[in-house]
Amino acid sequence: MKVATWNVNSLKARINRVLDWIATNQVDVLMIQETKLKQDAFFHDRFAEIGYRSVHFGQGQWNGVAIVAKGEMTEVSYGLLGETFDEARAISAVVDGVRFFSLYVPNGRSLDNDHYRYKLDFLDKLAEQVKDLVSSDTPLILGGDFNIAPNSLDVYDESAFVGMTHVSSEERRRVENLRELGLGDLFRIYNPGEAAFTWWDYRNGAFHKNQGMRIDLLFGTNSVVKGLCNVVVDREERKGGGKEERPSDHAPLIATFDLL
DNA sequence: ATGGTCGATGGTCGA
Repeated sequence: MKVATWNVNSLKARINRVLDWIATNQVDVLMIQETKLKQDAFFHDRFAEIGYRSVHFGQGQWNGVAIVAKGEMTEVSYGLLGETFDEARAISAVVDGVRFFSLYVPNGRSLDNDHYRYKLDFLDKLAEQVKDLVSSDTPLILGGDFNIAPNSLDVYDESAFVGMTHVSSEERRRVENLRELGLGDLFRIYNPGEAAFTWWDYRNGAFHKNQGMRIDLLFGTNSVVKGLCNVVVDREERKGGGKEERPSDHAPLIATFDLL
């Protein structure tokens, strides 16, 4: 099974690029973040044309998450179960016997901003839900833009982020908590010690200088971790070029595994 | 040291 997560930074601006990427990479499941589309503005027909089903939780202007899959999607839930958040930041579905979540974790903005507390609360609510789901027989995969670099290796220069979000101990503790609940960080498990980023700021030539962060993550339960075949960041996709020149500021993260 | 680039929007704000 081949799965991926990708923050596309507006699906309207990126639809042709995303369709091309799926056609080339033939993933079974793609978790998308930041569609920036209203609920009924999603491109279900365009995905159907290339043989994919899709579910979308949209809001318009900001946020918006989706799952695109070859297989049938069941048990779809919009948002985290029992959540009090009204923003479109989570969607879940079962595909081929695996439960998937596409997640867009709040940015946090700054450590003294209310949005930072909102981010931590979102992660705590997610952990509550994960706690219930890991004990089920259904394998679980979380994919998304977590807006957290789990470790020093995941930031190009940690001294540039002192006192900022994405690297704080409170945020990293939430990631560690997901691991303690039984979820493996698929990229890090498959590539221990490798510095690879998934996001580079549009500004200041950050991509050219490889000044990025690994903030897009795939987590999986044991049956996924044990069968891992490959986990890779598609850095080429961040370069842009071709008919649809403009890239997202995030690169897709792809994991391939045999379900054990 | 500062600001820089995108996308949605139709002012600026969010990232």
